Amino acid sequence: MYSGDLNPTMKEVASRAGVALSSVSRVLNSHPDVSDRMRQRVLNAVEDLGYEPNLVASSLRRGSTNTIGFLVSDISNPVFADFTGGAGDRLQSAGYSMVLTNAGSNPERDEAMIRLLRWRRVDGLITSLADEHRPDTIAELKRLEVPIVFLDRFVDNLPAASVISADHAEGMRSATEHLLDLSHRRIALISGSRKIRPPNERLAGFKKAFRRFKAPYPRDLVRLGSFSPDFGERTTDELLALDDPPTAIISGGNLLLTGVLRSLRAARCRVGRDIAVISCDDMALAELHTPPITVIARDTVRMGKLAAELMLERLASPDAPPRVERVPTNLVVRKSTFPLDA
Amino acid sequence: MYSGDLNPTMKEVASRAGVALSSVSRVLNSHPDVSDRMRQRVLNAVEDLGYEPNLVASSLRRGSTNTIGFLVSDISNPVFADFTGGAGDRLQSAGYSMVLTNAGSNPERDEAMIRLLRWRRVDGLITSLADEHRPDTIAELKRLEVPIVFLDRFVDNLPAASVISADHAEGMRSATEHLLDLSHRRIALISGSRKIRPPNERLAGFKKAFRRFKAPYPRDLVRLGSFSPDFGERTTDELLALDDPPTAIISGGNLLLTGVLRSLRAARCRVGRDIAVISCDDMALAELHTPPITVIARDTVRMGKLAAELMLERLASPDAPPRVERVPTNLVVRKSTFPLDA
DNA sequence: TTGTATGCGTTATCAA
DNA sequence: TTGATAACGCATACAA
Repeated sequence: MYSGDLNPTMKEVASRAGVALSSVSRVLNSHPDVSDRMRQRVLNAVEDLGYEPNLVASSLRRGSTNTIGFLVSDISNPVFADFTGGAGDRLQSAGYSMVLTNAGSNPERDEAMIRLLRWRRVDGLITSLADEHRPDTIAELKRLEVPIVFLDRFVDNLPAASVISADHAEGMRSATEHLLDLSHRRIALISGSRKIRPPNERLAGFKKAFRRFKAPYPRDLVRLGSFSPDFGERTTDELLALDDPPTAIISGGNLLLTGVLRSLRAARCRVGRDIAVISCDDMALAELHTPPITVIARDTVRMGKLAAELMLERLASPDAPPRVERVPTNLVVRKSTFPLDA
Repeated sequence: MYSGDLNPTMKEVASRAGVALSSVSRVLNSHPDVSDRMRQRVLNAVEDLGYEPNLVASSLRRGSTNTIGFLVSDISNPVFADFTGGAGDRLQSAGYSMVLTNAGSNPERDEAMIRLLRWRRVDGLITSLADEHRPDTIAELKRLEVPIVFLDRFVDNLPAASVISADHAEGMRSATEHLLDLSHRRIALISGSRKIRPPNERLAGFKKAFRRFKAPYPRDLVRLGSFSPDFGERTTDELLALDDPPTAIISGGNLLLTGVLRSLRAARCRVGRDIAVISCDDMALAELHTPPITVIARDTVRMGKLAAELMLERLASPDAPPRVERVPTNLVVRKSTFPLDA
């Protein structure tokens, strides 16, 4: 193998093979009209020189980068990690690379990251925004001329985007009714910020369950604020200190559960005996807790894969209408929920 | 604001401002030699046209992409998610984007992904390979002409790379000695594949502890194979079925713990009473388990940040020698470890 | 089927 | 301080 120049270009391949630059390009892009002899000469030269394509140049010329921007608010959250993994694998198998950016729950970074991804000329954007309603963020999204897929997020006035989300309302409704069935009435709901749709949908499902049971909706026990463990802990502390404390707590977010459990433990409040607990997303923590914790489960890796799927679909046929898909949730009943004796 | 052509280029900015293309470039790159008047004219035109830079073209011309490849084996593993988050944030703040690729514990994909990242002309590579020893992978790495930082991985014959890793041997030594102190002797060690260094280092620390205690090293209780929960579960099943089963199990990997606990639960073997358990990495599962589980902790987010730091360092001064850094571990003693009464 | 020539949008060199 | 112009490496329209 020849080893003079590192990083040879197509030009050098062409001259070594004694053919035109364009012929090299045709061979490498498996253009139909190339003779076998030409193909061989070129491939030999490629081999000899150790030629490697420059995808940056190729991107500039073609006008597409084969790159998808992925914007999440916190990759350390297992749910987002699953989204990322599921989507990344699917995209990779379709020949796309993923540019990952982390907004860190900071709505202003959403905006900056979208702009950066646009400047990088990504072919598409998959995102779980930190804030669905921020006008500046939405303006940035609108400037994007490539397909957008929202992952568990909804932005009005962006009808061109596809959406993949879990059926949070239905999941929360069934979880709440499970507790109501068990005679619980003082049920608390802790969930994330109202800036994004999932907590709002969870609240809607929560309310719906009370309506269906014709039971009074415990407005004083609903706390929407943040998905962080700290918020879960602080809020649970507060709830336990109430004159008429809850007999059940629903943690509307997987990280929240950590905080809820910390608080309950500190208060020596026994899960499944003194208080019922339900959480969202089936983590090892829920399964292996003593007692095991009832959860509203969903297939997060599959959601990531589907997001990629919707993206590939739009990339393949830009004129087809965007799709809005729901992934089901299912209630996994465990020992943390128990009948309240009247 | 003018709104004819979308995606105007510098050329159009130049003609609207009535200046040369090169002047536009100088203004946008804040070259020192530009008059205020020129700057204003150009910036006005930029504003009017809604000009946005094309980072692909810029990359081609400059010969650098301001992009770092990040290759991990499983983003769904919280440890890798933390690495990714820590590194991503630091890189972002330095103006670099991250191209994330997932090898999915498949050594052959390591190779393909490295090649792809090279073709994409990343300015550097941070990686936790699935297999440190695979010759084809190492060959691909050697073709890389940009800085490499290994995250908890070691590849011999690649002296140009920086390394950031946790002190697994020391962590495991202290964990093992903790158990030996408590009179345990039949201590099992379950950890990942020998294809990567951490399990090997953990084993070394494990052995060292026995040597220091002049206690017989229980070779039959050591099982290195994979980091998956399944492996943890299967292996624990086997260990419990032994004629002379372990009185303590060390799970050398955070995902393994899930499997270990599943097995113990199925066998009705009580953690902290019938068997002592130690795990690696301080997850919510360990903290909130009943009883809470003793762990070998390390700051994984910080490791990611440091990896980015070492990368930026090499990018800034390519001729400086690579750095090899260790992050300490510390043993967090909880109720899952107890004295064995003789 | 192959070759020639042009341009993708920048940055950098050189003169002016 | 500014302008003209030549690359960067590739893909493609067009001619042969």
